Formats: sequence, C-alpha cells, structure tokens
Amino acid sequence: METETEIFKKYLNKKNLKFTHERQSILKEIFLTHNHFDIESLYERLKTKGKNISRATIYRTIPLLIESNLINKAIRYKDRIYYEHIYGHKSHSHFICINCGKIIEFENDEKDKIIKRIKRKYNFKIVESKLIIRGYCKNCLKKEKK
Amino acid sequence: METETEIFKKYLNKKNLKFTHERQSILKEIFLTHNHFDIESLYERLKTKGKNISRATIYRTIPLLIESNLINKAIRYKDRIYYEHIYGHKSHSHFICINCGKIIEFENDEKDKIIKRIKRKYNFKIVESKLIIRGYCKNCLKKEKK
DNA sequence: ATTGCAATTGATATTCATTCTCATTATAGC
DNA sequence: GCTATAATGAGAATGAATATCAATTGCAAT
Repeated sequence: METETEIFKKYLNKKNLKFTHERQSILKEIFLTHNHFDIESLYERLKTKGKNISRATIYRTIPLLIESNLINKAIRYKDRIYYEHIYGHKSHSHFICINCGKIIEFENDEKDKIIKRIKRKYNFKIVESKLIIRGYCKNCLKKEKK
Repeated sequence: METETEIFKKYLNKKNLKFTHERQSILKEIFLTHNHFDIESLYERLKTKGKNISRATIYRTIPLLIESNLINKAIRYKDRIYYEHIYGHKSHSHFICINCGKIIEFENDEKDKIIKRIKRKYNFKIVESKLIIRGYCKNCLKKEKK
C-alpha cells in the first residue's frame, strides 16, 4: 500500500504542482490522528507545533487532498466543514449529535445499492453521495432527562 | 387535510407568536409553486409582487416554517440552502447537478430502513436524515462530450 | 551551482450568506 | 382603545471562505 505522501506527490506531479514544506506539514498533521477535523483546528494544531502556516494555504491545500482521494468532506456542523481520511477507510456514513457535536460512523452497504440503482435509472455521473443523520446521542439524551 | 395557513397559525398560537402580514405573505409565496427555493430568490419574488419584506424577516420566518413541519432544508448548493415543501409530500432524496444546479428527487424507501436500523442500534433520537447525491445530469454530460 | 520561471505563500482585503441590534411599529387579548 | 409583548426593517456585525498581489520558493534545464 502506498503512503499518503507518495499518493499526494504523484498527484501534484501530474498537475505540475509542487510538494512544498507547507503541503508536507499539512498532510503529515492530518494523517497523524484518525479524527475528523476542521480547518480552524488544523490551523491551531500546526501552530502549536511551530508551523505558522497561514489559513489561506490550508484552505488551498484541502481541495488538492480531496482531488488526491486522500480526504473528503464528512459533515457540516455549526457552519464548519469537518473532513476525514478516506484513503484506506471503508465507505461509511455519519451520525452527528446536534448537542455535543460527536460524530459516529456507521457501515452502510445499502447506500451503495441505492446509489447504483439511481445511477442506472437516471444516467447520472455521480461524484459523491452522502447519507447523514442528525439528532441526539445516547449521552445527551440521558443528560436531558435529569 | 388542513391548509398550510391553518397549520402555521396553530403553531404560532402554541408558541405565543403572531400571524403577521409578513409571515402570511412569505407562507403564501412559498406554497404558490412546488419548486425548491432559496432565501434570495424568495426575497426577489416577494419584491416583484410589491411586498418589500426584509431579508431579516424571511430569515426569521424560515425556522418557524421548519418547526411547523411545512418546509425543510433540501440541499446546499453554491453556498446557498435550498428549501422544499414537505407538507403533503412523500419522503424522498435528492440528486443535484454540480454543473447546472438542477435538482432531481427520487423515491427511496430503503433509506428509512437504514435509519430505523441505526436508530435501534445506537439509541439515537433522530431529528433529520438526508441522502444526497452530487454529480452531473444527463444533459450536462451530453454537452460536455461536444 | 546558477538561472529562469511558474507555482506558492502570507498578509490582508474582500465577498457573501446569515445573524444581531435596536429603535419603531404591529398584533392580539382584554 | 389600551397594554404587553412580539415583530419588523435598516443597517451593522459576524465569520467562513476566496481573491489579490508582492515577495518567495521549488525545480528543471543549463
């Protein structure tokens, strides 16, 4: 299995783009954990480590990582977009708790069946599909009852 | 079957809110057509008819209509949220063409099954769920080939 | 190594949907 | 009609995302 770096480099090369220090740091930081992340917290994490990479550069790098099929938009919550790794991860869907922001992933093979059927029926070219559930998680329901 | 107005009035009453002229005009305009709509175009439509209702008022009314179960967020496209009627409409999902913005609805009973299963498994309280497909519609694919 | 040049970056300004503020006005029950 | 409370409009504020542009960097060719 190729490393994320190899994949990203390959993609950049193909597009005549450069593997800069900034892009390297961003990539590394993203794949350091397995968590969902948003731009602002990624910016802060990099800052903590002495990497003063501007928000603009992060905003510019994210679409490249998406194009490389390394990450993807996972879910939107409180006006922020949360991203996730997709490289090496099985397709899944998301539940998000409106109260605490907790994201739970669940497997969901039926979704792919639906997508295939729709594709055949309407002759679409599908770029992405998402099943998202919003509500309250077990913990937040418990707290509410008190 | 109750009219939209009756439902909205009932809801407002319950919450000690008032059925103002503005709210009445907004409700009427929304249910005049069956199309998906966004705030800006709704604002323009009202203006055309001599109803100079401020954007703020529209933005304030939309959540009330959602709470009344009359409309719902359907899909997000180019940083705008598109709403749709739900009162009297069968549950369905959406495909949106990234190129031309065309929205196509499709029936989708499997989704409800998935949702029920997830609900049982994780003890969530589900507030909303959405299956969204993004891609290119038949027409836009044809044009591309030329 | 050096050069040339397109790509990249950071700082900052800008955009644009949405929300907030607050003084003025309207609604609904009495 | 009176009164309490909610609603409105205008414009300011917010905040994520994008655009601008001068200075810098990466890298292929020399």
